[in-house]
Amino acid sequence: MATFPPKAPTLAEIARSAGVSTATVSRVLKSRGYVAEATRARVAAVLRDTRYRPNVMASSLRTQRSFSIGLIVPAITSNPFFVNVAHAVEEEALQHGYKTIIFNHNGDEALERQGIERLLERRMDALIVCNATAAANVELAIAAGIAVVQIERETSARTPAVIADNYLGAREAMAHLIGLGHRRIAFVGGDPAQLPYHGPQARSVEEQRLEAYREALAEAGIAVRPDYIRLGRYYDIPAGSGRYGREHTQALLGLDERPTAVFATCDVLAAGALQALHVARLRVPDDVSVIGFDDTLAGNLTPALTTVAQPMQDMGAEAFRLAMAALGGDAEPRTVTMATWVVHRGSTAAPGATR
Amino acid sequence: MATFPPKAPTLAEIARSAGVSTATVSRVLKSRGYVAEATRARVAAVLRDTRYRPNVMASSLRTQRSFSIGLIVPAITSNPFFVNVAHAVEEEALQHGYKTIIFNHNGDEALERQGIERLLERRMDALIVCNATAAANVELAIAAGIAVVQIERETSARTPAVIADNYLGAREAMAHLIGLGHRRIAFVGGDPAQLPYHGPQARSVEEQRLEAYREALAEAGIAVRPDYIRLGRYYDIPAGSGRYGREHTQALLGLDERPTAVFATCDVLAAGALQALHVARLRVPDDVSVIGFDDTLAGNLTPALTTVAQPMQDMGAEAFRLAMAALGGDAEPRTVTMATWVVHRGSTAAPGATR
DNA sequence: TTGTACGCGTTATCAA
DNA sequence: TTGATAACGCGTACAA
Repeated sequence: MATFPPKAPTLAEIARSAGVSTATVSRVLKSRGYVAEATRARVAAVLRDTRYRPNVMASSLRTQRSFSIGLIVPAITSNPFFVNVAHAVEEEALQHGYKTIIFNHNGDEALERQGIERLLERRMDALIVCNATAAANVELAIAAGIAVVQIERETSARTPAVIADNYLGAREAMAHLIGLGHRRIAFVGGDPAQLPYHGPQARSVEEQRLEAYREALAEAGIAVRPDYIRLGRYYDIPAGSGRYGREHTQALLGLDERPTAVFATCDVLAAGALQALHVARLRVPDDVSVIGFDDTLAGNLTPALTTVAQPMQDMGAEAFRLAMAALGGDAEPRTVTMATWVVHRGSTAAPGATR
Repeated sequence: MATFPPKAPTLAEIARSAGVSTATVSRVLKSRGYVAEATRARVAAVLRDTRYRPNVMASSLRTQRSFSIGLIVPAITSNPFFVNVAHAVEEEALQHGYKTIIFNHNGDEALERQGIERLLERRMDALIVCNATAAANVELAIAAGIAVVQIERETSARTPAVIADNYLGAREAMAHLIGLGHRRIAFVGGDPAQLPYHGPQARSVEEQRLEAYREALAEAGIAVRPDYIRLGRYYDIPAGSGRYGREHTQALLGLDERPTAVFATCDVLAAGALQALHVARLRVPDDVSVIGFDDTLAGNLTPALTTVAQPMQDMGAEAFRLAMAALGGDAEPRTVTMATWVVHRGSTAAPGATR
């Protein structure tokens, strides 16, 4: 019959079959401290053919280090941005011997709190919070004595953070459109009122992007038209669809003087915009130009979307590095702002252009 | 000054401040066993205002249960399918007090092996493997005495599995197209030769879909044209883009008698197909119909894509349930096959239709 | 109803 | 160069 509980061998068992003490086994495992070549070989052999696998929990208990890092994100299914950030954190962490444990908060403050509690119970060495819903939650983790880093949105002033340069990114998008000759440019983006902000920066992500839009128009001598500004949420957390982008764009197309370009501050919104334009039988970019933000879905859309890229890879990796630094005692909560850039694909052109 | 190492309080410390033994604290924590109301209240108070958080690792070490489940997937960034499955597993697990720990294998057998090892070291109670690259890896986990469940692809015969009905799903897609009147239908899908299979089923996922395509044509009395069959990979793991769908479709459009419909067996491929058609200035569905598979990107594409939906939510949840059953001693490796269905959106129509 | 004491699998200190 | 041995934080027989 099969060997029933194929229980994983323990250090002590290894020690016994190798005829040494657990201390010695531990030493060869960690290749640390003195150990005679003869014994090391003997132990190594037993380790190998017994398929020994250290029990990380026991080790963590003893060393008070879990080599795990918690990552809290909104629903990972709602926006590919979060998946990319998560993957980046994961990769960087792995390279440093860390495992990333992900928790979704679905945009719900209570759920976020619970997620942080669970992660704290598992004694994460550090915590990375992407899009924190409440400063209190972030500070809950700080109070527990853990290193915390924020990504994308600075909700609490008390941790290091890595964010993209939202103002400049939006300015670049506008410069691109205006440079192409557009003057009737609509803005489809997040609503500062619906995404309340009480953080350390003067303005929220949404306010920064909107401000960039306004200032870019002003500098170009173009009047801001309130009916060209459509604000709301980025996506439907349960549905995860581009619904809002569609609706806003439909509304814009109903205007008697419709815009020649749409600046959507999220690729998910832009995807909906492209759909609405298609349904209205307008061609992109011939009839209307569209530019997005994030560079997530962009490459998969039709037409391929010109968009403002955020360095998601670097942001995730940098967040991990900041967390490690904080763990190492670097206490200053510096904010790293990362550059964005426009990726030119096929969705923008001069107004009225007919290829 | 701040209290420096805000070390988390331990059970023993709680016991001391409450003037009871650790056993009693543990009892109120678990609300199990006898404990006088007076003492329970006293202990509860200390627990509360000391912000006690149990150390899950210590607890797991003692109980030999980690209440963690490992999930291995290909690169989570390469196909939204994996994200949805992961999210589903996570949700179901959470509802049962389990935490899901995700590992990406990037389609690499060695990496997958490492991921399994890491998860084993962390003493997962069970393991769910999505798209396992090698039976040997799956069996490595089985040998370690852990419950294992496979999703989407049955690579080893030795575990329970949950898969979508790929043959029927593909038949439904074809029935839809043929019912619309199409006879020149192209197939863009995974190449059985490039995605080798040595599992328990008679045919791999790719072979099943391809067989369904062939048989549907045969039953409709339509000759199979080899030049209408384009096989390859689904996506570029590093790039994650719809590159292959574009290339295959471009090739199809170069044919002197081009197809009137394209069946792409993955939404990521379909996204590329839509792009290629747009570049060729063909309208979908007026000039060419496109149907996808998965229902991931579908709702965000232009035009919104008709596709064969896989029940990703249910698949993830069911995989978790099977894992729990296996943990509970249910040893039979049954395979659960789940139904697919066509979601009608705007990308298919009768050939030559002009709205 | 409550407390004592041991062990889960490691690591690390201290002698030998 | 090696081995006892004591933690790490918790759960649980068993005794009181």
